[in-house]
Amino acid sequence: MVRWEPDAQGRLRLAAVALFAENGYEQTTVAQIAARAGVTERTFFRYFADKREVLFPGGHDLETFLAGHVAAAPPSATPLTAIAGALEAAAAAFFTAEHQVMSRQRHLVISSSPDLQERELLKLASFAAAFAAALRERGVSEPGASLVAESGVAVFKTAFARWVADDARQGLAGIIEETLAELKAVVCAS
Amino acid sequence: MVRWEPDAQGRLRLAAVALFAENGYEQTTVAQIAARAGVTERTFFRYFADKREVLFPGGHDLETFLAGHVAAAPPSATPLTAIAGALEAAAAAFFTAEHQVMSRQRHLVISSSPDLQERELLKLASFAAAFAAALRERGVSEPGASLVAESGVAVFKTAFARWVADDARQGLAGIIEETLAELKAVVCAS
DNA sequence: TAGCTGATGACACCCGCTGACATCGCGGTG
DNA sequence: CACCGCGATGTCAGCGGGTGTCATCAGCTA
Repeated sequence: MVRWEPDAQGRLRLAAVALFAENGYEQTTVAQIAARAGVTERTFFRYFADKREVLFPGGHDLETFLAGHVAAAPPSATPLTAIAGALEAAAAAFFTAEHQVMSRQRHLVISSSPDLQERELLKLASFAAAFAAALRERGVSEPGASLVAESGVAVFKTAFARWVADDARQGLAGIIEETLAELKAVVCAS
Repeated sequence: MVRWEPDAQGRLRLAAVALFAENGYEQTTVAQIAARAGVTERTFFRYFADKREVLFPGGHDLETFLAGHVAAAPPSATPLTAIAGALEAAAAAFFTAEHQVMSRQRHLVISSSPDLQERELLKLASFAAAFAAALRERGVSEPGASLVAESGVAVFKTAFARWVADDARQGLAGIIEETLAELKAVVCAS
């Protein structure tokens, strides 16, 4: 006789995405999420710092993954190729074809609420900061490190938007590569 | 005998920045701001959509200014130079030397609170969206338009940070120019 | 058997924010 | 001059997000 069902956090996440899809993010209260998960509101806030965070799992994992790949890039890699390599590796590891439909749903929910967009932008900014730190570790000086880091995140944002919009005709890594080439073309043509 | 002192909005803004500087953003309640401004809490929310917005005045003006300058750039301008021209014009119009100390204070407060950073990122993202729209109007196709727009905002962010950090030895427009050159160098060297 | 631990519940509370309605100087209009 | 409508503000009640604090109690360990 267990006292509580296991994996309260997972139940909360499932309940949240279901309710967000049914009624929208803003119309859903934390009390509703907690009730559907079979716990109290207080328990929700023990697992998630705030209501938005339930939609942003594993952000720290991805950040360390990216920073680690930049740090591990061969010495011959330029700053931009180091970033690009990390992004493509992350695409292969975290954003496979089977995740695409889930990513699209999540992207839709986030697009529907300025609150969630703010949070997403903050996460992306933390990726950029991690990139910049990893590049400085490689000897890249400011402001170049920050500029490449932000450009890399811009490439990721743009490529990701195309990936979730298109119907999985192409992997995210390939789209990232194309987008990066486009960035170089349009910046260096000036 | 006037019924109310004039310029409640201005008094609220002044009270807010003073209290944020004294006690920090998170420790300051809207009730305190309203009390110091001599109005009620309800009036605060009539002028500002939320507590953070009191620190982000004229954002819409700047956005239309930037988009207008991109639209008015000469046909010979490349996308990136059109963006750069708009940024430098904005630097001259909105961020003169006499605004620098105020900008620094504001930047410090924003840096102290994740909530405020989120809001700032959202504003910058809206600038990027306006840039991208103006570029598409000029015939630049996606994803190039969005990429240049985001790169331009990255240049502005980086240059602005350097401007408020340094002791006004240089105007913002000049720093933007230098930062843009650095971006080109580090992106095109790949 | 006793005690400790860790996840959860229960409760009170603060603050950001909103809707609805009341107030009343001022400026115009007959 | 009397009236009236406008618009900025006040008042009040209430919701939802978020937190501090203590109680509960199955299961493990001694």
